[in-house]
Amino acid sequence: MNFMLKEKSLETTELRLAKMLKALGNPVRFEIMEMLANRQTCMTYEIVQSTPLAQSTVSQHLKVLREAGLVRGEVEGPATCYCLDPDGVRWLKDQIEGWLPDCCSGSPDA
Amino acid sequence: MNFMLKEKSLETTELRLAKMLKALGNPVRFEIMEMLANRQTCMTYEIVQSTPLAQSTVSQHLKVLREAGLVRGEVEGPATCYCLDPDGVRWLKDQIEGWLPDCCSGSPDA
DNA sequence: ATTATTGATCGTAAAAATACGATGAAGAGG
DNA sequence: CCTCTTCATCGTATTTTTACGATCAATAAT
Repeated sequence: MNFMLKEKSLETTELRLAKMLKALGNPVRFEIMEMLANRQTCMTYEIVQSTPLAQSTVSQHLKVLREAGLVRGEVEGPATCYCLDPDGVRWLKDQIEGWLPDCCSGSPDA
Repeated sequence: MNFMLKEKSLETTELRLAKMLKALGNPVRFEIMEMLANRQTCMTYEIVQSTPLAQSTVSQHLKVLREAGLVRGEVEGPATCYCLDPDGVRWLKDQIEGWLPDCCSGSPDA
Protein backbone atom coordinates (compact mmCIF):
# COMPACT_ATOMS: atom_id res chain seq x y z
CA MET A 1 0.00 0.00 0.00
CA ASN A 2 1.88 3.06 -1.25
CA PHE A 3 1.03 6.56 -0.16
CA MET A 4 2.41 10.06 -0.62
CA LEU A 5 4.43 11.72 2.07
CA LYS A 6 2.56 14.79 3.19
CA GLU A 7 4.14 18.19 3.69
CA LYS A 8 2.78 21.42 5.10
CA SER A 9 1.12 23.68 2.59
CA LEU A 10 2.96 26.48 0.86
CA GLU A 11 2.22 30.13 1.46
CA THR A 12 1.94 33.00 -0.95
CA THR A 13 3.06 32.80 -4.54
CA GLU A 14 6.13 34.85 -3.87
CA LEU A 15 7.25 32.88 -0.87
CA ARG A 16 6.58 29.65 -2.66
CA LEU A 17 8.78 30.79 -5.50
CA ALA A 18 11.51 31.93 -3.13
CA LYS A 19 11.35 28.59 -1.39
CA MET A 20 11.79 26.74 -4.65
CA LEU A 21 14.65 28.92 -5.73
CA LYS A 22 16.40 28.55 -2.41
CA ALA A 23 15.93 24.81 -2.57
CA LEU A 24 17.46 24.72 -6.04
CA GLY A 25 20.24 27.08 -5.03
CA ASN A 26 22.07 24.35 -3.19
CA PRO A 27 24.44 22.40 -5.45
CA VAL A 28 23.66 19.06 -3.82
CA ARG A 29 19.95 19.54 -4.27
CA PHE A 30 20.41 20.78 -7.79
CA GLU A 31 22.31 17.60 -8.62
CA ILE A 32 19.54 15.53 -7.13
CA MET A 33 17.05 17.33 -9.32
CA GLU A 34 19.17 16.69 -12.39
CA MET A 35 19.52 13.03 -11.47
CA LEU A 36 15.77 12.72 -11.13
CA ALA A 37 15.29 14.51 -14.43
CA ASN A 38 17.59 12.04 -16.15
CA ARG A 39 16.44 8.86 -14.46
CA GLN A 40 12.75 9.68 -14.00
CA THR A 41 12.72 7.90 -10.66
CA CYS A 42 15.20 7.04 -7.94
CA MET A 43 15.25 5.19 -4.66
CA THR A 44 16.72 7.18 -1.82
CA TYR A 45 19.67 4.83 -1.48
CA GLU A 46 20.55 5.40 -5.13
CA ILE A 47 20.64 9.12 -4.55
CA VAL A 48 22.73 8.61 -1.44
CA GLN A 49 25.18 6.48 -3.42
CA SER A 50 25.57 9.21 -6.01
CA THR A 51 26.86 11.63 -3.39
CA PRO A 52 29.67 11.65 -0.85
CA LEU A 53 27.20 12.55 1.87
CA ALA A 54 25.66 10.65 4.73
CA GLN A 55 22.24 9.12 4.27
CA SER A 56 20.68 11.37 6.86
CA THR A 57 22.01 14.43 5.10
CA VAL A 58 20.59 13.38 1.76
CA SER A 59 17.30 12.58 3.41
CA GLN A 60 17.24 16.11 4.78
CA HIS A 61 17.91 17.56 1.34
CA LEU A 62 15.11 15.48 -0.07
CA LYS A 63 12.83 16.88 2.58
CA VAL A 64 13.68 20.41 1.53
CA LEU A 65 12.92 19.55 -2.08
CA ARG A 66 9.67 17.92 -1.05
CA GLU A 67 8.60 20.88 1.03
CA ALA A 68 9.40 23.16 -1.87
CA GLY A 69 7.09 21.10 -4.06
CA LEU A 70 9.85 20.06 -6.43
CA VAL A 71 9.90 16.33 -5.83
CA ARG A 72 7.58 13.63 -4.60
CA GLY A 73 8.39 10.58 -2.56
CA GLU A 74 6.35 7.44 -2.64
CA VAL A 75 6.91 4.77 -0.07
CA GLU A 76 7.47 1.44 -1.78
CA GLY A 77 7.95 -1.29 0.71
CA PRO A 78 10.88 -0.46 2.94
CA ALA A 79 12.24 2.01 0.42
CA THR A 80 11.07 5.34 -0.97
CA CYS A 81 10.82 6.14 -4.63
CA TYR A 82 11.43 9.76 -5.58
CA CYS A 83 10.53 11.57 -8.73
CA LEU A 84 10.19 15.15 -9.87
CA ASP A 85 6.93 16.83 -9.04
CA PRO A 86 5.77 17.74 -12.54
CA ASP A 87 3.29 20.31 -11.31
CA GLY A 88 5.84 22.03 -9.14
CA VAL A 89 8.52 22.10 -11.79
CA ARG A 90 6.14 23.33 -14.43
CA TRP A 91 4.84 26.02 -12.12
CA LEU A 92 8.39 27.14 -11.40
CA LYS A 93 9.27 27.31 -15.07
CA ASP A 94 6.12 29.29 -15.81
CA GLN A 95 6.87 31.73 -13.04
CA ILE A 96 10.41 32.31 -14.21
CA GLU A 97 9.34 32.75 -17.80
CA GLY A 98 6.54 35.11 -16.91
CA TRP A 99 8.69 36.95 -14.45
CA LEU A 100 10.47 40.07 -15.64
CA PRO A 101 8.37 39.54 -18.74
CA ASP A 102 10.39 41.33 -21.34
CA CYS A 103 12.75 43.50 -19.40
CA CYS A 104 15.53 41.24 -20.55
CA SER A 105 14.48 39.85 -23.87
CA GLY A 106 15.27 42.81 -26.10
CA SER A 107 18.71 43.95 -27.16
CA PRO A 108 21.14 44.68 -24.36
CA ASP A 109 21.72 48.40 -24.01
CA ALA A 110 25.19 49.82 -23.67
CA MET B 1 33.17 59.69 -14.38
CA ASN B 2 30.99 56.58 -13.94
CA PHE B 3 32.36 53.06 -13.88
CA MET B 4 31.11 49.57 -13.18
CA LEU B 5 31.81 47.87 -9.90
CA LYS B 6 33.90 44.80 -10.59
CA GLU B 7 33.24 41.38 -9.10
CA LYS B 8 35.23 38.19 -9.21
CA SER B 9 34.47 35.99 -12.17
CA LEU B 10 31.94 33.18 -11.96
CA GLU B 11 32.92 29.54 -12.15
CA THR B 12 31.31 26.68 -13.99
CA THR B 13 27.88 26.87 -15.54
CA GLU B 14 26.32 24.82 -12.82
CA LEU B 15 27.82 26.76 -9.96
CA ARG B 16 26.89 29.99 -11.66
CA LEU B 17 23.33 28.82 -11.91
CA ALA B 18 23.30 27.65 -8.30
CA LYS B 19 24.66 31.01 -7.23
CA MET B 20 21.93 32.84 -9.08
CA LEU B 21 19.21 30.61 -7.69
CA LYS B 22 20.50 30.96 -4.18
CA ALA B 23 20.67 34.73 -4.60
CA LEU B 24 17.07 34.80 -5.79
CA GLY B 25 15.98 32.40 -3.09
CA ASN B 26 16.06 35.12 -0.46
CA PRO B 27 12.79 37.06 -0.21
CA VAL B 28 14.52 40.38 0.36
CA ARG B 29 16.69 39.94 -2.70
CA PHE B 30 13.77 38.71 -4.73
CA GLU B 31 11.89 41.88 -3.85
CA ILE B 32 14.84 43.97 -4.88
CA MET B 33 14.90 42.21 -8.22
CA GLU B 34 11.20 42.87 -8.71
CA MET B 35 11.63 46.49 -7.78
CA LEU B 36 14.41 46.84 -10.33
CA ALA B 37 12.30 45.08 -12.92
CA ASN B 38 9.47 47.54 -12.35
CA ARG B 39 11.49 50.70 -12.03
CA GLN B 40 14.30 49.92 -14.44
CA THR B 41 16.79 51.67 -12.23
CA CYS B 42 17.16 52.52 -8.56
CA MET B 43 19.54 54.34 -6.29
CA THR B 44 20.66 52.33 -3.31
CA TYR B 45 18.92 54.65 -0.90
CA GLU B 46 15.64 54.10 -2.69
CA ILE B 47 16.02 50.37 -2.27
CA VAL B 48 16.90 50.85 1.37
CA GLN B 49 13.80 52.96 1.88
CA SER B 50 11.64 50.25 0.39
CA THR B 51 12.71 47.79 3.08
CA PRO B 52 12.68 47.76 6.88
CA LEU B 53 16.37 46.85 6.86
CA ALA B 54 19.51 48.77 7.66
CA GLN B 55 21.47 50.33 4.82
CA SER B 56 24.41 48.06 5.40
CA THR B 57 22.23 44.99 5.16
CA VAL B 58 20.72 46.08 1.88
CA SER B 59 24.16 46.89 0.57
CA GLN B 60 25.19 43.36 1.39
CA HIS B 61 22.20 41.91 -0.42
CA LEU B 62 23.04 44.04 -3.43
CA LYS B 63 26.54 42.65 -3.33
CA VAL B 64 25.19 39.11 -3.44
CA LEU B 65 23.02 40.00 -6.43
CA ARG B 66 25.97 41.65 -8.12
CA GLU B 67 28.24 38.69 -7.56
CA ALA B 68 25.55 36.41 -8.92
CA GLY B 69 25.49 38.51 -12.08
CA LEU B 70 21.88 39.53 -11.63
CA VAL B 71 22.28 43.27 -11.14
CA ARG B 72 24.74 45.97 -12.02
CA GLY B 73 25.71 48.99 -10.02
CA GLU B 74 26.99 52.16 -11.55
CA VAL B 75 28.52 54.80 -9.40
CA GLU B 76 26.86 58.15 -10.08
CA GLY B 77 28.35 60.87 -8.05
CA PRO B 78 28.08 60.02 -4.39
CA ALA B 79 25.32 57.51 -5.07
CA THR B 80 25.08 54.22 -6.92
CA CYS B 81 22.52 53.42 -9.55
CA TYR B 82 21.43 49.82 -9.78
CA CYS B 83 19.71 48.01 -12.59
CA LEU B 84 19.09 44.45 -13.63
CA ASP B 85 21.90 42.81 -15.51
CA PRO B 86 20.06 41.91 -18.72
CA ASP B 87 22.67 39.35 -19.77
CA GLY B 88 22.57 37.61 -16.45
CA VAL B 89 18.81 37.54 -16.23
CA ARG B 90 18.44 36.34 -19.78
CA TRP B 91 21.02 33.64 -19.19
CA LEU B 92 19.17 32.50 -16.11
CA LYS B 93 15.87 32.37 -17.91
CA ASP B 94 17.40 30.40 -20.75
CA GLN B 95 18.94 27.94 -18.36
CA ILE B 96 15.70 27.36 -16.53
CA GLU B 97 13.75 26.99 -19.74
CA GLY B 98 16.25 24.61 -21.26
CA TRP B 99 16.61 22.72 -18.03
CA LEU B 100 14.55 19.60 -17.57
CA PRO B 101 13.65 20.19 -21.18
CA ASP B 102 10.39 18.34 -21.45
CA CYS B 103 10.25 16.15 -18.43
CA CYS B 104 7.47 18.32 -17.12
CA SER B 105 5.70 19.64 -20.17
CA GLY B 106 3.64 16.56 -21.03
CA SER B 107 0.68 15.24 -19.11
CA PRO B 108 1.28 14.40 -15.48
CA ASP B 109 1.21 10.64 -14.91
CA ALA B 110 -0.78 9.12 -12.09
C1' DA C 1 38.38 73.60 4.12
C1' DT C 2 34.13 71.97 6.32
C1' DT C 3 30.05 69.65 6.34
C1' DA C 4 26.50 66.61 4.56
C1' DT C 5 25.03 62.74 1.76
C1' DT C 6 25.59 58.31 -0.16
C1' DG C 7 26.92 53.76 0.02
C1' DA C 8 30.58 50.09 0.52
C1' DT C 9 33.06 47.52 3.87
C1' DC C 10 34.36 45.81 8.59
C1' DG C 11 33.52 43.56 12.91
C1' DT C 12 30.39 40.97 15.26
C1' DA C 13 26.05 38.85 17.16
C1' DA C 14 22.13 36.01 16.17
C1' DA C 15 19.76 32.86 13.25
C1' DA C 16 19.56 29.39 9.73
C1' DA C 17 21.60 25.84 6.85
C1' DT C 18 24.38 21.91 6.47
C1' DA C 19 26.46 17.73 7.94
C1' DC C 20 26.96 13.72 10.88
C1' DG C 21 25.99 9.65 13.91
C1' DA C 22 22.42 7.48 16.52
C1' DT C 23 17.91 6.06 16.94
C1' DG C 24 13.36 4.52 15.47
C1' DA C 25 9.74 2.85 12.34
C1' DA C 26 8.22 -0.10 8.70
C1' DG C 27 8.54 -3.66 5.48
C1' DA C 28 10.87 -8.03 3.58
C1' DG C 29 12.79 -12.47 4.38
C1' DG C 30 14.60 -15.97 7.15
C1' DC D 1 9.82 -14.60 16.12
C1' DC D 2 14.35 -12.34 14.73
C1' DT D 3 17.26 -9.98 11.43
C1' DC D 4 18.34 -7.10 7.62
C1' DT D 5 17.43 -3.29 4.69
C1' DT D 6 15.73 1.20 3.86
C1' DC D 7 14.91 5.71 5.14
C1' DA D 8 12.96 9.43 8.15
C1' DT D 9 13.78 11.92 12.24
C1' DC D 10 16.38 13.52 16.40
C1' DG D 11 20.15 15.72 18.70
C1' DT D 12 24.09 18.26 17.92
C1' DA D 13 28.40 20.42 15.97
C1' DT D 14 30.09 23.35 12.39
C1' DT D 15 29.54 26.57 8.86
C1' DT D 16 27.09 30.04 6.44
C1' DT D 17 23.76 33.59 6.16
C1' DT D 18 21.60 37.49 7.79
C1' DA D 19 21.41 41.65 10.27
C1' DC D 20 23.20 45.56 12.75
C1' DG D 21 26.08 49.62 14.08
C1' DA D 22 30.41 51.81 13.19
C1' DT D 23 33.66 53.38 10.10
C1' DC D 24 35.69 54.88 5.77
C1' DA D 25 35.86 56.78 1.02
C1' DA D 26 33.96 59.62 -2.45
C1' DT D 27 31.31 63.25 -4.06
C1' DA D 28 28.61 67.45 -3.56
C1' DA D 29 27.59 71.76 -1.47
C1' DT D 30 28.46 75.54 1.41
